[in-house]
Amino acid sequence: MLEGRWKLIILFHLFDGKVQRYSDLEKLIPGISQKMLAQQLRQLEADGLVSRKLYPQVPPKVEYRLTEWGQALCPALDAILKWAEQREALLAKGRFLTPTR
Amino acid sequence: MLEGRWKLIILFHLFDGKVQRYSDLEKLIPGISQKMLAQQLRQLEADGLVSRKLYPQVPPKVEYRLTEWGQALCPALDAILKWAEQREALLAKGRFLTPTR
DNA sequence: CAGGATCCGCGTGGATACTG
DNA sequence: CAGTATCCACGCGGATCCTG
Repeated sequence: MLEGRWKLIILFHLFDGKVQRYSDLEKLIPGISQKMLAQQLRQLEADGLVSRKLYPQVPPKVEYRLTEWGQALCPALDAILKWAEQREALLAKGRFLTPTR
Repeated sequence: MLEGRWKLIILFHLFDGKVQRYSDLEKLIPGISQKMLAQQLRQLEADGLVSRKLYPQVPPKVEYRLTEWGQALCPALDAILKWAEQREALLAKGRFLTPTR
């Protein structure tokens, strides 16, 4: 469910609940195409991680939120963030080889 | 770095440090091919998450361990595990739609 | 605005055979 | 045992065009 090039990135952005609109996500995630954004959102929705709310107006407005279960991922994403930050510290200490990739 | 079909699965298995050998991983991860196992391990190694130790003997023996930074991922993986467990609870309460996928 | 539809290249990953 | 080497299919993801 978390696989895919953009899933985690999208989830990270949806986290605080402040970013919800399709167009916002598009701006916040450089390099993603409309197709991919829509597709990954559909999959997240199908997996019960994200809910979609359509406002029937012109022009249309759609909001995406984390479901109850999606929000339960919060601690996990937080831990990943912390892990990423630790990398800097370890690099500073020269604790591991700089990857060539 | 965590992308790829097998990365997280491999990391989960390496976690307690009890499973280390190539052949063990092969048995523990049904469906993975030799190519993929080797490739993903190489990438994890290149990214500094896993260390490889070759014992120069016949037949050869290779052990994989998490590096210091790889071990720092532990809380994150734990949180993901907890998250997965919560799914059962939510399903039992009928709290979200069963995904069709 | 929020996408659907279509076309396409390229890389991922599977299967098989082989090796130090 | 712990991998390489090779071939190949498929589907991911990008680009572009179109629409309610």
